Amino acid sequence: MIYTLTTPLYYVNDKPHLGSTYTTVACDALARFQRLEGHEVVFVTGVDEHGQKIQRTAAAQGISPIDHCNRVTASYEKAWNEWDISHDRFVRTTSPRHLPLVQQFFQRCEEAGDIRSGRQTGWYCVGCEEFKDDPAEAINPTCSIHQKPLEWRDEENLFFCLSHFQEKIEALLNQSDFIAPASRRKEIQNFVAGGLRDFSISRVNVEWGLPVPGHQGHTFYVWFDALLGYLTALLDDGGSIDLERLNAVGWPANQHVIGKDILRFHAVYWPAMLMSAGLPLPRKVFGHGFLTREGQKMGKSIGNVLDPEVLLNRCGTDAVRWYLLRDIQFGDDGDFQQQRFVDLVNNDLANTIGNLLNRTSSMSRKWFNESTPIVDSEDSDGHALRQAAETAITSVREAMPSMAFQKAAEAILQLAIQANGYLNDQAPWSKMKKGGQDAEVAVDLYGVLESARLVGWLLKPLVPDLSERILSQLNQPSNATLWTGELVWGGLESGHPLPQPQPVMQRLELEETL
RNA sequence: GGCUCGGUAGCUCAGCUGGUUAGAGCGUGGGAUUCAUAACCCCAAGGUCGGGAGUUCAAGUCUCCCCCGAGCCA
Repeated sequence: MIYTLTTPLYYVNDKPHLGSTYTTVACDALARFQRLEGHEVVFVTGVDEHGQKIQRTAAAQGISPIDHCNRVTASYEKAWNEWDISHDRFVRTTSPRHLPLVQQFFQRCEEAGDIRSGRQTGWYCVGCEEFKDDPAEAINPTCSIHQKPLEWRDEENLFFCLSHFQEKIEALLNQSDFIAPASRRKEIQNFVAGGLRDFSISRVNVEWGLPVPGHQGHTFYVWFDALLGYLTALLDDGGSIDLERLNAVGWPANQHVIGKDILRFHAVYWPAMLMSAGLPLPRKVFGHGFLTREGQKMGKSIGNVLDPEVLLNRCGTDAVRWYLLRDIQFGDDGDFQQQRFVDLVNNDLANTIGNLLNRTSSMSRKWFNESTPIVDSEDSDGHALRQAAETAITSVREAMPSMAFQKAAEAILQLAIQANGYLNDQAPWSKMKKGGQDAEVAVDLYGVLESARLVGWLLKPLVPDLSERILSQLNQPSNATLWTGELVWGGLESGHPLPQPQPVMQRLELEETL
Protein backbone atom coordinates (compact mmCIF):
# COMPACT_ATOMS: atom_id res chain seq x y z
CA MET A 1 0.00 0.00 0.00
CA ILE A 2 1.71 3.15 -1.22
CA TYR A 3 1.36 6.43 0.64
CA THR A 4 1.45 9.25 -1.89
CA LEU A 5 2.02 12.80 -0.78
CA THR A 6 2.50 15.89 -2.92
CA THR A 7 3.60 19.48 -2.56
CA PRO A 8 2.26 21.87 -5.15
CA LEU A 9 4.25 22.01 -8.36
CA TYR A 10 5.79 25.42 -7.84
CA TYR A 11 5.53 28.02 -10.54
CA VAL A 12 9.00 28.85 -11.77
CA ASN A 13 8.58 32.56 -11.84
CA ASP A 14 11.33 33.03 -9.30
CA LYS A 15 13.51 31.03 -6.91
CA PRO A 16 11.84 29.39 -3.90
CA HIS A 17 10.52 31.71 -1.24
CA LEU A 18 9.79 31.04 2.40
CA GLY A 19 6.23 29.93 1.67
CA SER A 20 7.18 27.15 -0.71
CA THR A 21 9.97 26.13 1.64
CA TYR A 22 7.46 25.92 4.47
CA THR A 23 5.10 23.70 2.49
CA THR A 24 7.91 21.47 1.36
CA VAL A 25 9.42 21.12 4.81
CA ALA A 26 6.04 20.19 6.26
CA CYS A 27 5.51 17.54 3.61
CA ASP A 28 8.99 16.27 4.21
CA ALA A 29 8.25 15.79 7.90
CA LEU A 30 5.11 13.84 7.07
CA ALA A 31 6.87 11.75 4.44
CA ARG A 32 9.66 10.88 6.83
CA PHE A 33 7.16 9.95 9.49
CA GLN A 34 5.22 7.66 7.18
CA ARG A 35 8.39 5.93 6.08
CA LEU A 36 9.49 5.37 9.66
CA GLU A 37 6.09 3.88 10.34
CA GLY A 38 6.71 1.38 7.60
CA HIS A 39 4.75 2.76 4.68
CA GLU A 40 6.03 2.78 1.17
CA VAL A 41 6.01 6.50 0.46
CA VAL A 42 6.04 8.39 -2.80
CA PHE A 43 6.72 12.01 -1.95
CA VAL A 44 6.22 14.16 -5.02
CA THR A 45 7.34 17.69 -5.61
CA GLY A 46 8.27 19.58 -8.73
CA VAL A 47 7.72 22.62 -10.85
CA ASP A 48 5.10 24.07 -13.13
CA GLU A 49 6.83 25.71 -16.06
CA HIS A 50 4.37 26.75 -18.74
CA GLY A 51 2.25 29.76 -19.40
CA GLN A 52 2.35 33.20 -20.79
CA LYS A 53 3.74 34.67 -17.61
CA ILE A 54 6.86 32.53 -17.91
CA GLN A 55 7.09 33.37 -21.58
CA ARG A 56 7.08 37.06 -20.77
CA THR A 57 9.42 36.82 -17.80
CA ALA A 58 11.92 35.03 -20.02
CA ALA A 59 11.49 37.56 -22.80
CA ALA A 60 12.07 40.39 -20.38
CA GLN A 61 15.41 38.84 -19.49
CA GLY A 62 16.21 38.27 -23.12
CA ILE A 63 16.40 34.51 -22.78
CA SER A 64 14.33 31.65 -24.08
CA PRO A 65 11.56 30.25 -21.90
CA ILE A 66 13.31 26.95 -21.47
CA ASP A 67 16.53 28.64 -20.40
CA HIS A 68 14.59 30.60 -17.84
CA CYS A 69 12.88 27.42 -16.62
CA ASN A 70 16.13 25.53 -16.41
CA ARG A 71 17.64 28.29 -14.37
CA VAL A 72 14.79 28.62 -11.87
CA THR A 73 14.17 24.90 -11.67
CA ALA A 74 17.82 24.39 -10.82
CA SER A 75 17.39 26.77 -7.91
CA TYR A 76 14.52 24.67 -6.61
CA GLU A 77 16.47 21.47 -6.89
CA LYS A 78 19.40 23.07 -5.15
CA ALA A 79 17.21 24.44 -2.38
CA TRP A 80 15.47 21.15 -1.67
CA ASN A 81 18.79 19.48 -1.63
CA GLU A 82 20.16 21.95 0.90
CA TRP A 83 17.07 21.66 3.04
CA ASP A 84 17.54 17.92 2.96
CA ILE A 85 14.10 17.30 1.52
CA SER A 86 13.45 13.60 1.07
CA HIS A 87 11.26 13.72 -2.03
CA ASP A 88 11.08 10.67 -4.23
CA ARG A 89 10.07 12.49 -7.41
CA PHE A 90 10.79 15.88 -8.82
CA VAL A 91 8.61 16.47 -11.82
CA ARG A 92 8.95 19.18 -14.46
CA THR A 93 6.02 19.99 -16.67
CA THR A 94 8.49 20.59 -19.49
CA SER A 95 9.64 17.00 -19.22
CA PRO A 96 9.13 15.07 -22.47
CA ARG A 97 7.12 12.48 -20.55
CA HIS A 98 4.54 15.01 -19.54
CA LEU A 99 3.18 15.81 -22.99
CA PRO A 100 1.86 12.33 -23.86
CA LEU A 101 0.24 12.08 -20.46
CA VAL A 102 -1.55 15.39 -20.84
CA GLN A 103 -2.73 14.41 -24.30
CA GLN A 104 -3.98 11.04 -23.13
CA PHE A 105 -5.82 12.64 -20.30
CA PHE A 106 -7.35 15.25 -22.58
CA GLN A 107 -8.53 12.60 -24.99
CA ARG A 108 -10.31 10.80 -22.20
CA CYS A 109 -12.11 13.98 -21.24
CA GLU A 110 -12.96 14.67 -24.84
CA GLU A 111 -14.32 11.15 -25.33
CA ALA A 112 -16.37 11.54 -22.18
CA GLY A 113 -18.03 14.56 -23.78
CA ASP A 114 -16.65 17.04 -21.28
CA ILE A 115 -14.77 19.24 -23.73
CA ARG A 116 -16.41 21.87 -25.87
CA SER A 117 -15.23 24.88 -27.74
CA GLY A 118 -16.45 28.34 -27.06
CA ARG A 119 -15.70 31.95 -27.46
CA GLN A 120 -14.14 33.71 -24.54
CA THR A 121 -14.15 37.45 -24.40
CA GLY A 122 -13.22 39.55 -21.46
CA TRP A 123 -10.49 41.08 -19.37
CA TYR A 124 -7.55 38.83 -18.71
CA CYS A 125 -4.80 38.96 -16.10
CA VAL A 126 -1.59 37.33 -17.27
CA GLY A 127 -0.33 37.21 -13.70
CA CYS A 128 -3.31 35.11 -12.62
CA GLU A 129 -3.62 33.48 -16.03
CA GLU A 130 -7.34 34.02 -15.58
CA PHE A 131 -10.24 35.88 -17.05
CA LYS A 132 -11.70 38.40 -14.63
CA ASP A 133 -15.30 39.31 -14.19
CA ASP A 134 -14.85 42.99 -14.82
CA PRO A 135 -17.54 44.42 -17.10
CA ALA A 136 -16.76 44.58 -20.78
CA GLU A 137 -17.17 48.35 -20.88
CA ALA A 138 -14.62 48.93 -18.11
CA ILE A 139 -11.84 51.31 -19.10
CA ASN A 140 -8.32 50.29 -18.12
CA PRO A 141 -9.28 47.79 -15.39
CA THR A 142 -6.47 46.42 -13.25
CA CYS A 143 -6.02 43.13 -11.46
CA SER A 144 -6.57 43.55 -7.75
CA ILE A 145 -3.98 40.88 -6.97
CA HIS A 146 -1.21 41.87 -9.33
CA GLN A 147 -1.93 45.58 -9.60
CA LYS A 148 -1.36 45.29 -13.31
CA PRO A 149 -3.60 46.34 -16.16
CA LEU A 150 -5.91 43.66 -17.51
CA GLU A 151 -5.72 42.79 -21.17
CA TRP A 152 -8.72 42.48 -23.44
CA ARG A 153 -9.11 39.07 -25.01
CA ASP A 154 -11.48 37.75 -27.57
CA GLU A 155 -10.59 34.24 -28.54
CA GLU A 156 -11.79 30.79 -29.34
CA ASN A 157 -10.93 28.43 -26.47
CA LEU A 158 -11.60 24.89 -25.50
CA PHE A 159 -13.63 24.54 -22.37
CA PHE A 160 -13.78 21.85 -19.77
CA CYS A 161 -17.41 21.27 -18.82
CA LEU A 162 -17.11 21.72 -15.11
CA SER A 163 -20.85 22.28 -15.03
CA HIS A 164 -21.35 18.57 -15.70
CA PHE A 165 -19.97 17.80 -12.27
CA GLN A 166 -22.01 20.04 -10.03
CA GLU A 167 -23.68 17.29 -7.97
CA LYS A 168 -20.66 15.05 -7.84
CA ILE A 169 -18.42 17.82 -6.59
CA GLU A 170 -20.97 18.84 -4.01
CA ALA A 171 -21.10 15.27 -2.77
CA LEU A 172 -17.33 15.14 -2.62
CA LEU A 173 -17.12 18.30 -0.55
CA ASN A 174 -19.71 16.93 1.82
CA GLN A 175 -17.25 14.27 2.85
CA SER A 176 -15.98 15.66 6.09
CA ASP A 177 -12.35 14.75 5.56
CA PHE A 178 -11.72 15.75 1.96
CA ILE A 179 -10.72 19.32 2.70
CA ALA A 180 -8.44 20.02 5.61
CA PRO A 181 -8.41 21.95 7.77
CA ALA A 182 -12.18 21.80 8.16
CA SER A 183 -12.34 25.55 8.60
CA ARG A 184 -11.69 26.06 4.90
CA ARG A 185 -14.45 23.80 3.74
CA LYS A 186 -17.39 26.16 3.81
CA GLU A 187 -15.71 28.72 1.65
CA ILE A 188 -15.27 26.18 -1.11
CA GLN A 189 -18.73 24.74 -0.61
CA ASN A 190 -20.25 28.18 -1.02
CA PHE A 191 -18.24 28.77 -4.12
CA VAL A 192 -19.56 25.56 -5.62
CA ALA A 193 -23.10 26.24 -4.46
CA GLY A 194 -22.99 29.39 -6.58
CA GLY A 195 -22.98 27.15 -9.65
CA LEU A 196 -19.97 25.71 -11.42
CA ARG A 197 -19.07 27.33 -14.70
CA ASP A 198 -17.08 25.69 -17.46
CA PHE A 199 -13.51 26.89 -17.57
CA SER A 200 -11.27 27.27 -20.53
CA ILE A 201 -8.38 24.87 -20.78
CA SER A 202 -6.64 26.13 -23.85
CA ARG A 203 -5.16 29.37 -25.06
CA VAL A 204 -4.43 30.59 -28.52
CA ASN A 205 -1.33 32.67 -29.17
CA VAL A 206 0.49 31.32 -26.15
CA GLU A 207 3.40 29.42 -27.55
CA TRP A 208 4.93 28.42 -24.24
CA GLY A 209 2.60 25.55 -23.52
CA LEU A 210 1.75 22.03 -24.54
CA PRO A 211 -0.08 21.66 -27.87
CA VAL A 212 -3.66 20.41 -27.71
CA PRO A 213 -4.01 17.39 -29.97
CA GLY A 214 -6.37 17.96 -32.88
CA HIS A 215 -6.72 21.67 -32.23
CA GLN A 216 -4.20 23.66 -34.25
CA GLY A 217 -2.86 26.74 -32.53
CA HIS A 218 -4.13 25.83 -29.10
CA THR A 219 -1.90 25.18 -26.13
CA PHE A 220 -3.12 23.89 -22.82
CA TYR A 221 -3.96 26.34 -20.12
CA VAL A 222 -1.25 26.15 -17.42
CA TRP A 223 -3.49 24.89 -14.67
CA PHE A 224 -4.78 22.00 -16.73
CA ASP A 225 -1.25 20.97 -17.54
CA ALA A 226 0.17 21.64 -14.08
CA LEU A 227 -2.27 19.51 -12.10
CA LEU A 228 -1.53 16.61 -14.37
CA GLY A 229 2.09 16.86 -13.34
CA TYR A 230 1.16 14.85 -10.24
CA LEU A 231 0.29 11.92 -12.46
CA THR A 232 3.37 12.27 -14.61
CA ALA A 233 5.46 12.22 -11.46
CA LEU A 234 3.97 8.92 -10.36
CA LEU A 235 4.48 7.37 -13.78
CA ASP A 236 8.06 8.51 -13.74
CA ASP A 237 9.27 5.16 -12.47
CA GLY A 238 10.91 4.03 -15.67
CA GLY A 239 7.70 2.53 -17.02
CA SER A 240 5.49 3.73 -19.83
CA ILE A 241 3.24 6.74 -19.81
CA ASP A 242 -0.09 5.02 -19.52
CA LEU A 243 -2.96 6.18 -17.35
CA GLU A 244 -3.96 2.57 -16.86
CA ARG A 245 -0.84 2.05 -14.77
CA LEU A 246 -1.67 4.74 -12.26
CA ASN A 247 -3.18 2.64 -9.53
CA ALA A 248 -0.10 0.46 -9.45
CA VAL A 249 2.22 3.39 -8.86
CA GLY A 250 0.52 5.26 -6.06
CA TRP A 251 -2.57 6.96 -7.41
CA PRO A 252 -4.82 8.16 -5.85
CA ALA A 253 -2.69 10.41 -3.69
CA ASN A 254 -3.32 10.23 0.02
CA GLN A 255 -2.77 13.90 0.38
CA HIS A 256 -2.16 17.00 -1.71
CA VAL A 257 -0.61 19.63 0.50
CA ILE A 258 -1.03 23.15 -0.87
CA GLY A 259 -1.31 26.76 0.18
CA LYS A 260 -4.83 27.95 0.85
CA ASP A 261 -4.76 30.16 -2.24
CA ILE A 262 -4.95 27.23 -4.62
CA LEU A 263 -7.50 25.19 -2.72
CA ARG A 264 -10.18 25.78 -5.34
CA PHE A 265 -8.10 24.30 -8.11
CA HIS A 266 -7.35 21.22 -6.07
CA ALA A 267 -10.68 20.65 -4.40
CA VAL A 268 -12.98 21.52 -7.30
CA TYR A 269 -11.37 21.69 -10.75
CA TRP A 270 -8.95 18.85 -10.25
CA PRO A 271 -11.44 16.28 -8.91
CA ALA A 272 -13.81 17.12 -11.75
CA MET A 273 -11.05 16.59 -14.30
CA LEU A 274 -10.25 13.25 -12.74
CA MET A 275 -13.91 12.22 -12.73
CA SER A 276 -14.13 13.03 -16.38
CA ALA A 277 -11.07 10.94 -17.15
CA GLY A 278 -12.41 8.08 -15.09
CA LEU A 279 -9.66 8.20 -12.50
CA PRO A 280 -9.91 7.95 -8.73
CA LEU A 281 -9.79 11.10 -6.62
CA PRO A 282 -7.16 12.16 -4.11
CA ARG A 283 -8.19 11.30 -0.58
CA LYS A 284 -7.42 14.65 0.97
CA VAL A 285 -6.47 18.18 0.09
CA PHE A 286 -4.75 20.10 2.85
CA GLY A 287 -4.74 23.87 2.41
CA HIS A 288 -2.31 25.35 4.85
CA GLY A 289 -1.99 29.00 5.86
CA PHE A 290 0.42 31.73 4.92
CA LEU A 291 3.36 33.19 6.72
CA THR A 292 3.63 36.84 7.57
CA ARG A 293 6.69 38.45 9.03
CA GLU A 294 6.52 40.44 12.25
CA GLY A 295 2.81 40.88 11.62
CA GLN A 296 3.19 42.16 8.07
CA LYS A 297 2.62 40.51 4.78
CA MET A 298 5.92 39.82 3.05
CA GLY A 299 6.37 41.58 -0.23
CA LYS A 300 8.92 43.11 -2.48
CA SER A 301 7.31 46.51 -2.26
CA ILE A 302 7.57 46.54 1.55
CA GLY A 303 11.05 45.10 1.26
CA ASN A 304 10.56 42.66 4.13
CA VAL A 305 10.91 39.40 2.26
CA LEU A 306 12.69 36.79 4.31
CA ASP A 307 14.90 34.74 2.04
CA PRO A 308 14.94 31.08 3.03
CA GLU A 309 18.47 30.77 1.73
CA VAL A 310 19.69 33.41 4.16
CA LEU A 311 17.82 31.74 6.96
CA LEU A 312 19.31 28.39 6.11
CA ASN A 313 22.86 29.61 5.82
CA ARG A 314 22.71 31.62 8.99
CA CYS A 315 20.70 29.26 11.23
CA GLY A 316 20.69 25.79 9.74
CA THR A 317 17.88 23.46 8.81
CA ASP A 318 17.10 22.21 12.30
CA ALA A 319 16.43 25.61 13.78
CA VAL A 320 14.19 26.72 10.95
CA ARG A 321 12.35 23.44 10.59
CA TRP A 322 11.74 23.29 14.31
CA TYR A 323 10.43 26.83 14.50
CA LEU A 324 8.11 26.48 11.54
CA LEU A 325 6.74 23.12 12.55
CA ARG A 326 6.58 23.60 16.28
CA ASP A 327 5.30 27.14 16.57
CA ILE A 328 2.81 27.45 13.77
CA GLN A 329 -0.37 25.49 13.75
CA PHE A 330 -0.16 23.85 10.34
CA GLY A 331 -3.25 24.99 8.53
CA ASP A 332 -3.55 28.38 10.19
CA ASP A 333 -1.69 31.48 9.11
CA GLY A 334 1.51 32.04 10.99
CA ASP A 335 3.80 34.91 11.79
CA PHE A 336 7.56 34.68 11.61
CA GLN A 337 9.01 36.62 14.51
CA GLN A 338 12.73 36.64 14.75
CA GLN A 339 12.98 37.08 18.51
CA ARG A 340 10.54 34.26 19.07
CA PHE A 341 12.38 32.10 16.57
CA VAL A 342 15.61 32.58 18.50
CA ASP A 343 13.93 32.09 21.87
CA LEU A 344 12.21 28.88 20.90
CA VAL A 345 15.17 27.31 19.19
CA ASN A 346 17.41 28.11 22.14
CA ASN A 347 14.94 27.09 24.79
CA ASP A 348 13.61 23.94 23.20
CA LEU A 349 16.48 22.58 21.21
CA ALA A 350 19.64 23.90 22.85
CA ASN A 351 18.51 24.12 26.46
CA THR A 352 15.75 21.66 27.14
CA ILE A 353 16.81 18.88 24.80
CA GLY A 354 20.47 19.55 24.02
CA ASN A 355 21.49 20.34 27.55
CA LEU A 356 19.54 17.38 28.91
CA LEU A 357 21.59 15.06 26.79
CA ASN A 358 24.79 16.88 27.53
CA ARG A 359 24.43 16.92 31.31
CA THR A 360 23.32 13.31 31.54
CA SER A 361 25.88 11.92 29.20
CA SER A 362 28.55 13.82 31.03
CA MET A 363 27.47 12.40 34.40
CA SER A 364 27.21 8.92 33.08
CA ARG A 365 30.68 9.05 31.60
CA LYS A 366 32.14 10.49 34.73
CA TRP A 367 30.72 7.92 37.12
CA PHE A 368 30.22 4.87 34.96
CA ASN A 369 33.38 4.31 33.07
CA GLU A 370 32.61 6.55 30.08
CA SER A 371 29.57 4.41 29.32
CA THR A 372 25.91 4.11 29.99
CA PRO A 373 25.26 2.70 33.46
CA ILE A 374 24.65 -0.98 33.93
CA VAL A 375 21.13 -1.71 35.11
CA ASP A 376 19.07 -4.87 35.13
CA SER A 377 15.90 -5.11 33.10
CA GLU A 378 13.69 -5.02 36.16
CA ASP A 379 14.93 -1.57 37.12
CA SER A 380 14.69 -0.41 33.58
CA ASP A 381 11.18 -1.73 33.01
CA GLY A 382 9.78 -0.12 36.09
CA HIS A 383 11.50 3.21 35.62
CA ALA A 384 9.69 6.36 36.68
CA LEU A 385 10.19 7.96 33.26
CA ARG A 386 8.83 5.07 31.28
CA GLN A 387 5.24 6.23 31.43
CA ALA A 388 6.19 9.72 30.25
CA ALA A 389 8.15 8.26 27.36
CA GLU A 390 5.32 6.03 26.26
CA THR A 391 2.88 8.91 26.41
CA ALA A 392 5.16 10.94 24.17
CA ILE A 393 5.48 8.11 21.67
CA THR A 394 1.73 7.65 21.48
CA SER A 395 1.09 11.37 21.08
CA VAL A 396 3.59 11.76 18.28
CA ARG A 397 2.11 8.84 16.42
CA GLU A 398 -1.36 10.24 16.79
CA ALA A 399 -0.45 13.78 15.81
CA MET A 400 1.77 13.29 12.79
CA PRO A 401 -0.59 11.68 10.27
CA SER A 402 -2.85 14.74 10.38
CA MET A 403 0.10 17.11 10.17
CA ALA A 404 -0.38 18.30 13.73
CA PHE A 405 3.33 19.00 14.04
CA GLN A 406 2.82 21.37 16.90
CA LYS A 407 1.26 18.65 19.01
CA ALA A 408 3.98 16.20 18.13
CA ALA A 409 6.69 18.70 19.01
CA GLU A 410 5.05 19.54 22.31
CA ALA A 411 4.80 15.89 23.23
CA ILE A 412 8.50 15.39 22.61
CA LEU A 413 9.39 18.49 24.54
CA GLN A 414 7.23 17.33 27.38
CA LEU A 415 9.27 14.18 27.72
CA ALA A 416 12.50 16.17 27.82
CA ILE A 417 11.05 18.53 30.41
CA GLN A 418 10.01 15.66 32.60
CA ALA A 419 13.40 14.07 32.30
CA ASN A 420 15.05 17.35 33.30
CA GLY A 421 12.69 17.66 36.25
CA TYR A 422 13.37 14.09 37.26
CA LEU A 423 17.10 14.73 37.30
CA ASN A 424 16.64 17.73 39.52
CA ASP A 425 14.47 15.74 41.89
CA GLN A 426 16.86 12.79 42.09
CA ALA A 427 19.95 14.99 42.13
CA PRO A 428 22.34 12.18 41.32
CA TRP A 429 25.28 14.56 41.86
CA SER A 430 24.29 14.81 45.53
CA LYS A 431 23.95 11.04 45.82
CA MET A 432 27.40 10.60 44.38
CA LYS A 433 28.79 13.08 46.84
CA LYS A 434 27.27 11.19 49.74
CA GLY A 435 28.53 7.93 48.31
CA GLY A 436 27.25 4.40 48.44
CA GLN A 437 24.32 5.03 46.13
CA ASP A 438 25.88 4.14 42.82
CA ALA A 439 23.22 1.58 41.98
CA GLU A 440 20.47 4.11 42.45
CA VAL A 441 22.28 6.72 40.40
CA ALA A 442 22.78 4.14 37.68
CA VAL A 443 19.03 3.67 37.40
CA ASP A 444 18.38 7.40 37.49
CA LEU A 445 20.80 8.10 34.69
CA TYR A 446 19.80 5.14 32.61
CA GLY A 447 16.19 6.33 32.54
CA VAL A 448 17.18 9.82 31.49
CA LEU A 449 19.56 8.61 28.81
CA GLU A 450 16.89 6.27 27.53
CA SER A 451 14.43 9.16 27.42
CA ALA A 452 16.99 11.15 25.45
CA ARG A 453 17.38 8.28 23.03
CA LEU A 454 13.63 8.22 22.48
CA VAL A 455 13.56 11.99 22.07
CA GLY A 456 16.24 11.55 19.44
CA TRP A 457 14.13 9.08 17.51
CA LEU A 458 10.90 10.99 17.88
CA LEU A 459 12.57 14.10 16.49
CA LYS A 460 13.62 12.28 13.36
CA PRO A 461 10.79 13.32 11.05
CA LEU A 462 10.77 16.91 12.28
CA VAL A 463 14.48 17.70 12.55
CA PRO A 464 16.38 14.82 10.99
CA ASP A 465 19.85 16.29 11.36
CA LEU A 466 19.48 17.04 15.03
CA SER A 467 18.00 13.60 15.54
CA GLU A 468 21.09 12.08 14.10
CA ARG A 469 23.41 14.13 16.26
CA ILE A 470 21.50 13.10 19.38
CA LEU A 471 21.62 9.44 18.48
CA SER A 472 25.26 9.56 17.60
CA GLN A 473 25.99 11.28 20.90
CA LEU A 474 24.42 8.23 22.49
CA ASN A 475 26.49 6.02 20.24
CA GLN A 476 23.35 4.69 18.59
CA PRO A 477 23.05 3.73 14.94
CA SER A 478 20.47 5.99 13.35
CA ASN A 479 20.17 4.31 10.01
CA ALA A 480 17.16 2.12 10.77
CA THR A 481 14.50 2.69 8.15
CA LEU A 482 11.75 1.77 10.57
CA TRP A 483 11.41 3.15 14.02
CA THR A 484 8.90 0.65 15.31
CA GLY A 485 11.61 -1.42 16.95
CA GLU A 486 13.35 1.66 18.30
CA LEU A 487 10.39 3.31 19.99
CA VAL A 488 10.34 0.81 22.79
CA TRP A 489 11.41 1.61 26.33
CA GLY A 490 14.60 -0.13 27.27
CA GLY A 491 16.35 -0.05 23.93
CA LEU A 492 19.46 1.62 25.28
CA GLU A 493 22.21 -0.87 26.01
CA SER A 494 23.68 -1.12 29.52
CA GLY A 495 27.38 -0.39 29.80
CA HIS A 496 27.46 1.00 26.28
CA PRO A 497 30.38 3.36 25.59
CA LEU A 498 29.50 7.05 25.31
CA PRO A 499 31.54 9.53 23.31
CA GLN A 500 32.80 12.80 24.72
CA PRO A 501 29.70 15.05 24.73
CA GLN A 502 29.53 17.90 22.26
CA PRO A 503 26.60 20.31 22.22
CA VAL A 504 24.17 18.86 19.69
CA MET A 505 22.52 22.22 19.13
CA GLN A 506 24.25 25.57 19.18
CA ARG A 507 22.37 28.48 20.65
CA LEU A 508 21.38 31.05 18.05
CA GLU A 509 22.81 34.50 18.58
CA LEU A 510 21.29 36.86 16.06
CA GLU A 511 22.46 40.41 16.45
CA GLU A 512 21.21 41.46 13.07
CA THR A 513 17.80 41.34 11.46
CA LEU A 514 17.73 38.67 8.81
C1' G B 1 -21.74 44.36 -1.25
C1' G B 2 -22.21 38.71 -0.13
C1' C B 3 -19.58 34.80 2.19
C1' U B 4 -15.58 32.39 5.25
C1' C B 5 -12.20 32.50 9.24
C1' G B 6 -10.19 35.01 13.39
C1' G B 7 -10.35 38.96 17.67
C1' U B 8 -8.76 35.07 25.16
C1' A B 9 -2.59 37.40 29.89
C1' G B 10 3.23 42.04 27.08
C1' C B 11 3.80 38.14 22.64
C1' U B 12 2.06 33.36 20.10
C1' C B 13 -1.88 30.61 21.05
C1' A B 14 -5.19 26.04 23.96
C1' G B 15 -10.02 26.17 25.81
C1' C B 16 -14.90 19.51 22.92
C1' U B 17 -21.24 18.94 22.88
C1' G B 18 -22.48 26.02 28.00
C1' G B 19 -21.19 24.25 34.52
C1' U B 20 -16.24 24.71 40.34
C1' U B 21 -11.12 30.18 41.72
C1' A B 22 -10.08 31.10 32.51
C1' G B 23 -4.94 27.51 30.84
C1' A B 24 0.17 26.60 28.23
C1' G B 25 4.72 28.25 26.12
C1' C B 26 7.72 32.57 25.40
C1' G B 27 8.94 37.19 27.81
C1' U B 28 9.39 39.62 32.86
C1' G B 29 10.51 39.30 38.36
C1' G B 30 12.10 36.27 42.51
C1' G B 31 14.08 31.70 44.71
C1' A B 32 16.85 27.04 44.71
C1' U B 33 20.90 24.24 42.66
C1' U B 34 25.86 22.93 40.36
C1' C B 35 25.78 17.25 36.70
C1' A B 36 25.32 20.59 32.25
C1' U B 37 25.37 24.74 26.39
C1' A B 38 25.06 31.66 31.92
C1' A B 39 22.06 25.57 31.66
C1' C B 40 18.34 22.85 34.53
C1' C B 41 14.44 23.05 38.58
C1' C B 42 10.72 25.78 41.64
C1' C B 43 7.60 30.07 42.57
C1' A B 44 5.20 34.73 41.32
C1' A B 45 2.89 38.98 38.92
C1' G B 46 -0.17 39.72 34.70
C1' G B 47 -6.61 38.84 31.54
C1' U B 48 -13.89 43.35 32.69
C1' C B 49 -12.14 36.26 27.37
C1' G B 50 -13.23 42.95 20.86
C1' G B 51 -18.08 46.01 22.35
C1' G B 52 -23.38 45.80 23.41
C1' A B 53 -28.01 43.26 24.09
C1' G B 54 -30.50 38.55 24.78
C1' U B 55 -31.47 33.08 26.09
C1' U B 56 -30.31 30.24 30.72
C1' C B 57 -30.14 28.41 37.47
C1' A B 58 -25.30 29.04 34.77
C1' A B 59 -21.82 31.84 28.71
C1' G B 60 -15.07 32.75 26.67
C1' U B 61 -18.44 28.62 25.11
C1' C B 62 -25.51 29.53 22.29
C1' U B 63 -28.65 33.85 19.51
C1' C B 64 -28.81 38.89 17.47
C1' C B 65 -26.47 43.68 16.41
C1' C B 66 -21.98 46.49 16.03
C1' C B 67 -16.45 47.32 15.69
C1' C B 68 -11.47 45.51 14.07
C1' G B 69 -8.16 42.12 11.18
C1' A B 70 -7.19 38.34 7.35
C1' G B 71 -9.09 35.87 3.12
C1' C B 72 -12.60 34.09 -0.85
C1' C B 73 -16.23 35.66 -4.35
C1' A B 74 -18.33 39.72 -6.65
